[in-house]
Amino acid sequence: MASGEDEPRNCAVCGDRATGYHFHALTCEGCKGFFRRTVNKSTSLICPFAGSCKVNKAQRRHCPACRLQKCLDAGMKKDMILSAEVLALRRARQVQRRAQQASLQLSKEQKALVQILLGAHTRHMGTMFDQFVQFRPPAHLFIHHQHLPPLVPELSLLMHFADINTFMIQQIIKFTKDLPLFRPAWGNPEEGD
Amino acid sequence: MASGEDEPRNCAVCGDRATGYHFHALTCEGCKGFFRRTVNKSTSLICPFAGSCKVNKAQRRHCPACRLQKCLDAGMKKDMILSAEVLALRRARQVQRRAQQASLQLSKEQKALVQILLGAHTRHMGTMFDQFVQFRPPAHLFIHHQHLPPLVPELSLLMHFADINTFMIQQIIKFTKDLPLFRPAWGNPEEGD
DNA sequence: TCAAGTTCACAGCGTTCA
DNA sequence: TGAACGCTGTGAACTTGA
Repeated sequence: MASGEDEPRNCAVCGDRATGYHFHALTCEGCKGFFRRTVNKSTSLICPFAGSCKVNKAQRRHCPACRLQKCLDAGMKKDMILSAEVLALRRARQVQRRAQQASLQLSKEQKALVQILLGAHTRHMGTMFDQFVQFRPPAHLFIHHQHLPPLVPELSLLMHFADINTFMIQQIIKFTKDLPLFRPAWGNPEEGD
Repeated sequence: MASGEDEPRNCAVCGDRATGYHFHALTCEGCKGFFRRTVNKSTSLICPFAGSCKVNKAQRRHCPACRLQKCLDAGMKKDMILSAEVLALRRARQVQRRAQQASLQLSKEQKALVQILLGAHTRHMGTMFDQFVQFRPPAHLFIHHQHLPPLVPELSLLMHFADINTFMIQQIIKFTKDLPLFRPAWGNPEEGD
């Protein structure tokens, strides 16, 4: 621009020095934090005065209700505040990043965990598909489906799938029970199986 | 100004050491407490003397009337004293927080985990059963099974169950991938999906 | 780099009790 | 009465993810 000066950029809410766009409006750090905090608390604010308090740098703390209203008037958008779920996910990932940085190599405990998973898999998952032939009606009847037995009712197919599903779920449960991670610390310790 | 020293900050009412702004004026702890108590009692005070008593640290207790007057002259504002209504609300919240903490203490981490699970569920599990009708053959054909179309081959049933199983497994995988616990820190970082 | 969230010391209310 | 304390809101400085 023609002016030699940097653009001053004042907060659209209180006129303090703005630090950028926050929730879709040019604001200062104070109004940015105020907006997030106040919206997240979601308690309705009521102005104790006429509802038209001055909101400037010196007086912005005096009436939160009018400050919030001016935030909204300035165009700040509530739905640009990240939801609790997104933040929870981000924090969970952070924890994992930290853990990953802490140990780049497979530790002794981690190798042990791999052994546990491997063992559980071979015990319950590895042979799973081999046992499908045991269910009613035998699966091999349908492998050579060119000469289907004409009297097998549709229900027996249902039975077969029910058996397969039941068995798979059982195996998955057995597999899972072999993993110590699935007996979490915050679980109900009184409950048995 | 005498720039060498830290600002001493004297009470605007009695000259004692000020501890900050209280009710919109720079005062000591004594005048702060006096102002709140006196205004809350709301009994009109009358100076037994000429109404122009000295108010300093040594003599401030002698004439409450003149002390209160000097408080007001110093700019202390009555309406910055929190109303009984507001205090009742605050105390109620305190009691509630205490009770909540004492009884069932869902920690911040646990609430975050609930958010993650809830989000993953609504994204991948919530609508799962609604989509079964999209698979071949349409499920509604079998809901009114009293007049089955005679030409539907048994294989279409197989197709239908295969579709359902495929879809369910896919959804379960998607659901699981949304849980950061299933992207463990010791995982291979080079591997993509 | 920008714009989200996070951190943390501080300000200013009320409360307590010697 | 007032020094010490607890609680909540504030905002400058910072970290982080796209």
